[in-house]
Amino acid sequence: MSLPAPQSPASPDDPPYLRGLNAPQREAVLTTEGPVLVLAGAGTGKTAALTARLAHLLNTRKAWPSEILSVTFTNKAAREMRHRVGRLVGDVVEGMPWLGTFHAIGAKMLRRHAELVGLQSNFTILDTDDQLRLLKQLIQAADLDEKRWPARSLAGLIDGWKNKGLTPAQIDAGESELYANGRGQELYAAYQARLIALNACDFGDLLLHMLVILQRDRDVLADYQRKFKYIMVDEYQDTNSVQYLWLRLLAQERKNIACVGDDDQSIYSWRGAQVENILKFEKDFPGAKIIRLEQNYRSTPHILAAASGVIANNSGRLGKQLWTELDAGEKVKVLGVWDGPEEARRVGEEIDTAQRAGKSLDDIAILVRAQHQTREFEDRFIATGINYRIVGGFRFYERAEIRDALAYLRVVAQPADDLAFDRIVNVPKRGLGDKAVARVHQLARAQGIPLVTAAARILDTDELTGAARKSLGNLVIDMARWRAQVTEIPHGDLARIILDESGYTSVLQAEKSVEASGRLENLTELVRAMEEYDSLGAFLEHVSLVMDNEAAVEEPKVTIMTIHAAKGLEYDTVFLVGWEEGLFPSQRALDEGGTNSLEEERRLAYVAITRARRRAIILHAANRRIYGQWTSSIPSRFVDELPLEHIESESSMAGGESLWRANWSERADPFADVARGTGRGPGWQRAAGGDVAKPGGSYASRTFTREPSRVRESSAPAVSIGNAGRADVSVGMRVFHQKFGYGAIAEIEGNKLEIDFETAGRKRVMDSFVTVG
DNA sequence: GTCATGTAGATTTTT
DNA sequence: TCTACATGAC
Repeated sequence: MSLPAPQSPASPDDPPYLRGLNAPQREAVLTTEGPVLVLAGAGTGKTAALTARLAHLLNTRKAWPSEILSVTFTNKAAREMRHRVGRLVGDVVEGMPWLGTFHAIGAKMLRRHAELVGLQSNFTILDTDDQLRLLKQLIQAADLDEKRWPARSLAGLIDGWKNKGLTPAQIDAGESELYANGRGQELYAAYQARLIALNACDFGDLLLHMLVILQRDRDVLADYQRKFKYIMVDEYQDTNSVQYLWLRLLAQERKNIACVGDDDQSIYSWRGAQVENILKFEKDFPGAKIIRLEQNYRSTPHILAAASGVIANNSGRLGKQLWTELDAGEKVKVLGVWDGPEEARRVGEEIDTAQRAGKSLDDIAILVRAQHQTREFEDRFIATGINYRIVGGFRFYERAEIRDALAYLRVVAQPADDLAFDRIVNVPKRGLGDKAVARVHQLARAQGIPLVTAAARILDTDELTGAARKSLGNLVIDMARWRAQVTEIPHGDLARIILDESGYTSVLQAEKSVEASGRLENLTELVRAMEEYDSLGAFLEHVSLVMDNEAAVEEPKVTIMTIHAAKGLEYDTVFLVGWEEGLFPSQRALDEGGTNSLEEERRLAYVAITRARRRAIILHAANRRIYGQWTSSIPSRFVDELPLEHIESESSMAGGESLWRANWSERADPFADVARGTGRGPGWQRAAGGDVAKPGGSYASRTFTREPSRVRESSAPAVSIGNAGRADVSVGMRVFHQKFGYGAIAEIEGNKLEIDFETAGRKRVMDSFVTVG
C-alpha cells in the first residue's frame, strides 16, 4: 500500500478507469450531470478522459449502454473508443448501439423513420461519385452549360447548404444566386426529388432529414430526448451547423451533454465546420462547466513551445497554456534547401540515420500540405529503398473494380438504384452503348419507373435490335435470377456468382496485366470482407458509411500523409515539409479567404507541429516545380513565427540565398510571374487566345447549335405520363419515331404500339418514343 | 461503339 | 507536368 502521490487526488480504491488520470481529467470524468465543455489541447489525454467518462457512466449504472449517445467524426475514432471502453468495462460495450459517427448514427435513426421524409427504410446511401453523376444529369436536363456550371460546384453548394441545415425551401435568393444565375434552389430541389425517387440519400441527407424529422415531429424528438440520458461529443470544434442543431435538440431536455474539443485544431471549416460552436457553448448551455486539459503528455517542451509560438498569432482563441513534465529534448530543426528533390534527399538521409540508430520506420512521418507533394518523396524512397506508405489518395472502396462490384450488389439489393444500374449496364462491355442506354432512360423517365424495370419492358418492343437487345435481355434475366437468390444463398457466395456470371472476373482474368491481377485480388478481398457481415444489406450499409479498410500489419514503413490526415495521430519523428509561402500557407487560402483562411492554415501548422513526440524537422525549399514550371519561393511566414530560442536553423545553400536568387532571376521565364499570380486562370488564357482570334463568332455558333437539341430532348417524355398509354394516339394515325421514321399505327395495346413503318416495316414500340405527325 | 487526340485545370476531404 | 474529360476519327 502506498500513499497517493501528492499532486493526484487518486486513491487506491479508484476503479481502474480513473487510475493515471490527472485532476482536470478526473473532473471531466466525474462531472456527469449538466453541460460540460472540455477544452483539450493537443496531446493532453483527451481520448483517455472521454473513454473513462463513458466507463464511469456505465460502471456506476447511471445509464445503460443504450442510453448514451456518443458521437465522433471518424470511424477510426469510434472504433478506438469502442475498443478502449471495452477494455475498461468488458463486453457491455458491445451493446452500445449509439456509439458512432454522426453519419452512422444519423443513418441508423433515419432507417427507423424513413417514411416521414418519403423514403423507404432500405434506402441507398450515395457517395460523392454517384452524387456527381446524378447532378450532371440534372444540369443537362436543365439545359445548362456544363462547362460554365460544373456539377462539382453545385455539389459543393448543396453540400454546404445541407451542412447548414437548409432544405431547398430555405434557400434564399442570395444563396440561390450562387449557381446558374439564381437557379441554385431549383436544382437543389430537383436533386432532392430525384433522390427520393431513387430511394436514396447522400451523406448530408443522413443528418438533414433527421434534423427535419426532429424539428417537425415532437413525438420522435421527445422519444430520443428521453432515451439519451447522456450525450458525449468528440472533436466538438469540427461540428457543423446541422450537427449542432441536432445535438442542441437532443440535449435540450436533460442537458447532460459533454463536448470535448480544441478550437486551435479546427481545420475543417471548408467542410462546413463552425469553430463558433465551441466558442459559444456557454451561451447555448447556461451554467456549463468548462474544464481545461493543459498538461501535454506527448511532446517535448521545445516542440510544444514552437507550436504555441505559432498559434499565438491567431486571434479570438479560447486560450490554453500547454505544459509538460517531459525533458527538454532537441530543438525544432529548420532546414532550408535548394529545391524539392533536395528536400526529399535530405529527409531520406535523416531517415537512414535514424534507422541506423535503431529507430523504427513506423515512428516516422512526413506531413505535407497537399497530396501532390507526396510524389517527390515517393520517387526518392523508391530509388533509395526506404519503405513507405502513403495515407489517403485512393481508398479501397473508391477503386473502380470495387465500385463496380458494389454497383452490381446494389442493383440486386435495391432495384430502384438507377445510379448503380447505370454504372454497370455496360461493364464489362457488352455492346450496350450510349444510344441503347439512352432509350432505356427515356422510357424510365416517361413512365416514372426504375431503369431495371424499363430495361425489362423495352425488351417487349423492337426498340432495340441485334446485339444490344440480346445482351440487355441477358442482363435483365441475370439480375432477376440474382435477386431471387438473395434470400436463398449466403451473400458472399452470391457475390462470387454475380461477379462470375456477369463476366466481370473473366474479363480481368483475360487481361494478363499486373493491374488486373491486383483488381482480382481486391475483389476477393471484398467478398471476404463481406462474409463478416450478417446480410447483404448490413454490408452495404457498412461500405457506404465506413469506406475504409484496415491496412494489414506489415513491415515497418515511413508514413507520408497530409496534415489533415495526421490529425489525432502522433509520431516520434515528424518531418514538416514544404513550408513555403504559397504552398503552406497555400496560395488559395491567401488569395480567397482573408484572415480566416490564414488563421486556419496556422492552426494546420499547429496541428502539424504537435504531432511530434521527440523530433520535429521543418523544411523549406527555395525552388519548386509547380505545374511544370520552376518557381522560386520564400520560407513560410510560419517559419518566422517559430520562437527563435526553440529552434535551430540550417541552410544547405552554400554562398547564401541571395547569390543563387540573382542567378535564377536571370534565367527565369519572363511569364513565370504572370502565370503564377493573379494572371493565371481561365480569364487570362481566354484573353490571350480564343476570343481575340475569333471575335464574336464563337458565341453565335454556340447558341445556334444548341437550340435544336434541347427541343428534341424534352419533347418526347413530356407528352406521355404513366403506364396507361397515351390518349392522343389512335389506330391509323401517322406518327414519327426517331429510329424507324414515319409510320401508321396498326394496333394499340396499353402503352405499346404496333406500327407499320414506311421504310422499317412493322415494329412494336413504346408510345413514349413516338411523336404525332 | 470504341479508340485516339486535344485542352482546361490543378488544396485540404472525417462521412 | 500530369490528369481527367470532352470531342472527333475509325
